[in-house]
Amino acid sequence: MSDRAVAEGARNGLFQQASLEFMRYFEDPTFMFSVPLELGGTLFQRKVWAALRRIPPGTTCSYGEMARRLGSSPRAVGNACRRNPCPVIVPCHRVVSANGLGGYAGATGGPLLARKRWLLAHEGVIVDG
DNA sequence: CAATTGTTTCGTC
DNA sequence: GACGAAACAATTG
Repeated sequence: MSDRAVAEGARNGLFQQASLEFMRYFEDPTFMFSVPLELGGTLFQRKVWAALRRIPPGTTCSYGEMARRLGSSPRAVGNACRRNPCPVIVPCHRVVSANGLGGYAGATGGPLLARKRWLLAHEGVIVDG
């Protein structure tokens, strides 16, 4: 986020909206975020993130499906997901690998993966692993 | 198990 | 800046 955006966000009460939506999401997994985000990044990354935001809660998508939807390759999709600037709001946790769980926030194991599983479980998704 | 894929990143010129 | 090589949260043969 640019400094200017931060100042503007504060002025417009976007922080308040964001935290409100966070609380709503934690109470109700079917809630979908509507806060306007400042997604920089390359064109491809924004395409991937936009696609992520269209995944309904409680549903998962494989990297392969995303790749086909975007006319790209699974590896590239994973790359873009990894650079997701806003985890949770942009639900990169709804993207799983074909034979496992995939990764989260740059990690393929450890506590971050646990967080991903927690989020999915919160939405009623059971993952094998 | 190896080959392959698209995209980003890093090192060099 | 431009260019080539390596790396990556995977999938397919």
